[in-house]
Amino acid sequence: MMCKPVPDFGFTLKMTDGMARRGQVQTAYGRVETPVFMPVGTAATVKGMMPESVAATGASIILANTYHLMLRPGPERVAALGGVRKMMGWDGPLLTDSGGFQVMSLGPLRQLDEDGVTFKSHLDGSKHRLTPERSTDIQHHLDATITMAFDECTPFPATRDEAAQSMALSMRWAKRSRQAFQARQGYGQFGIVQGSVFADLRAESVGALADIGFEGYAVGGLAVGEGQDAMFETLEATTPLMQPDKPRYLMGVGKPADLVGGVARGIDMFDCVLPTRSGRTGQGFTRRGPVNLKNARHADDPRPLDAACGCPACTRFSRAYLHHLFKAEEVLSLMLLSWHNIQYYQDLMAGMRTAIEAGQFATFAAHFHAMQAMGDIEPL
RNA sequence: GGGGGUGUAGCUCAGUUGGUUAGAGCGCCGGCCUGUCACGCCGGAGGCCGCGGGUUCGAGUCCCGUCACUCCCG
Repeated sequence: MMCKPVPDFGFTLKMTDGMARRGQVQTAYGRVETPVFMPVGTAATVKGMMPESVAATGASIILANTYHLMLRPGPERVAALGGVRKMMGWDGPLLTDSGGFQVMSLGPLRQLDEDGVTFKSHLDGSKHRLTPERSTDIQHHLDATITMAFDECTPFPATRDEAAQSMALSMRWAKRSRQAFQARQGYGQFGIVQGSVFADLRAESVGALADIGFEGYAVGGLAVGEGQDAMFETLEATTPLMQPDKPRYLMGVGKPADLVGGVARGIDMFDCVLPTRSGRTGQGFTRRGPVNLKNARHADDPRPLDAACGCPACTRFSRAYLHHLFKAEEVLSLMLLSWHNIQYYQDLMAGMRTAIEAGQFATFAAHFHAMQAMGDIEPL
């Protein structure tokens, strides 16, 4: 019996509309139409959702996290279970973060040196070590379709000097990550551009990564407190320097308006915890902007959360019911709103892909902003 | 009918030997959440301390009366 040929990892840029790009990533486990939003499943689960529900929203690729899965259940155990994808029942491609974000977010719980980072587990205080080599090896164990280079997500604010040193360290780590990467058909590894909000540092970082050579490139260290204006400015100084024939991934971003602005500035891939986290804490994203379902004004509202949405929360249930579920802290509340938020994000990305194909991205963006500015519809 | 207990925020309750603008938990109202330390975080409103009188410089705290609820005995 012949083995089915595994496609090479690749990226095809289909067309552009201004800076906005319409492309496709090819992987061992299917194609990803870009621009794309990747739901986050840190602990090998998109919290509150069955994998088939995630797929039903149109999501084609999801994330998991090296640091979290290293602590629990452990990379060797995941590998024995066939990798994250098989373990969690996700058929599509999987991208794993390298633990670089935790280098920043776990602040006092970690110690950084040239070789790597020692973490004190947030679960039980036990010590764990991550280096570029170890992170890359763990991601191999996790069977990540896209492996991320191990980096330091530079905290904000940072002086130019701090940002330069942090970026330089991430570039040295990027080289080691690449050397540790075991190439496989249909699998890829992305390098991560750092440099905080300093255009020249970003440019230097882009160059350093291109010299190493990856299947794709991420922009890291943004949406960490610098604000949307600074983030967009930094993107404008960065993406034009990046290789056009490779996918560009803006890490950890963002709000709906950040996604539209990111695509407008040449980004192909996004991930963010916002739709699922907010889904668990009562905030729903809609075509008319965000809505807090815990607010009393929804208590008697028979209308759907977003009449234009096709998700179960919107097609089967009222705002009043969703409000009740949140007030009663029922598990279904976070399941339904997480589903809705992921659905909304996927619809937004699909809308942008169609608009780029039609050469109508600017019109789409203007319409998006006009709708968001209208605000939520008040009850009659 | 007699005796005991309890009345403080919407609810359940703390309130030292009488001493500044009376507290907590829950609930209520609102805000936040950007490569997930996250069913989380932050903030706000809300009290003739059952009622009436007395003692005192000063009473949620002490005294008298009264009402309500509650338990026990007839």
